[in-house]
Amino acid sequence: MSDHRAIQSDQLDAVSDPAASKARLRLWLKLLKATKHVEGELRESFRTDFDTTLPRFDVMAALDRVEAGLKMSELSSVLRVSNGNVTGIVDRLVDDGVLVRVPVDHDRRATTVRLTRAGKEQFAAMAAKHEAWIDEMLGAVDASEIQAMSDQLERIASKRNKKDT
Amino acid sequence: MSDHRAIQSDQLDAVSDPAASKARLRLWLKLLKATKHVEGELRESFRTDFDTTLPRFDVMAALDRVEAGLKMSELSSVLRVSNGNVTGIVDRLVDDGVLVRVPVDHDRRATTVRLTRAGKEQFAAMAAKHEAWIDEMLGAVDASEIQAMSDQLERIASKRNKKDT
DNA sequence: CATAAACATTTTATGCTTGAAATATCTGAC
DNA sequence: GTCAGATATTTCAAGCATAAAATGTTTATG
Repeated sequence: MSDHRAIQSDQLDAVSDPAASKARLRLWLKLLKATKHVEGELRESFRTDFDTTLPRFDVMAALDRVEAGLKMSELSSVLRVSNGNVTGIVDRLVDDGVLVRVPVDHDRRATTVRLTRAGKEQFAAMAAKHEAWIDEMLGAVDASEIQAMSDQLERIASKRNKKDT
Repeated sequence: MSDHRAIQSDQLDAVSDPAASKARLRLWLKLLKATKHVEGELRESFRTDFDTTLPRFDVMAALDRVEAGLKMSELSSVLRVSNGNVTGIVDRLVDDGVLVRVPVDHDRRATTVRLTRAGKEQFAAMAAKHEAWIDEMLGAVDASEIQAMSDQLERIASKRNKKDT
């Protein structure tokens, strides 16, 4: 492998192997492009077919998995978005009658959020379509390739900073 | 292979092979997670190191490649974001002195946008860091895997709707 | 030349996103 | 019991994103 030779600069913006680095940069741009492409198609489909958005769908998907509902903070940690962001999305979903806020016993700070019956029904319809849309857009990737790609993506997502190691 | 039996519903949300479809759905979630992870790290790094954002960097990167600058509409088409969006980002970059708007001769509708000298310098510093950040975050993917992954991502991004075919 | 259509850009309304500050409540140390 | 710190949520300010409407300019057609 590498011989650890002659890397003595402050490393602030140095890169181990320039060619590999450029290749990774191109890979990142493609990763971003593919993701944005799929996201854009989903956005449009959700809008035209259900008059809703991806973030709203994400919230509903998270809640559909847990009958008892989730606290606002749990929701924001599951979805990995900020607390304040969840507040706004949930507000609108409650207005639309697909979610309810339920006070938590013995802790007046917290609220649980749950899907209503109407919310569950709406979600089921959207989830089926969502899966079909994805299936079509990722149709170019066949079963044999999925595993390898999944592993690589997982490594990217789980990589933590050198600082934290 | 499939025997084409009994698929007689309207196909509105049917899926060819349920198992493959679920696998693709999981792959999509991982793709999204990896992309969001990298984007989030970049966002934070850009903010703390340069007090700027990814969209601003993207605009500067597009302009750095073209000495003569780009028209607003070219910029929005290169970056694949809406016209109105570009207006706001460019406004702020002009306020900060990294971009200038230059009227186009013989067409008073259009404006060209260019990096200033200060903008070019700032961009060079940011681009070096950016590459190093990506190199570190995608370090888990090695050269031998990059090609295959790139190809798959390209297929995903280029896939057009059946409608358009 | 008039004027309709096309084009380039900006404006507007709405929603998502973040980080940070504010508000309210709970818990534990004393 | 009091009160400092932790916890849960909301509010706020700023920026990014879209689609659609508005504004101004150019071009082509009669």
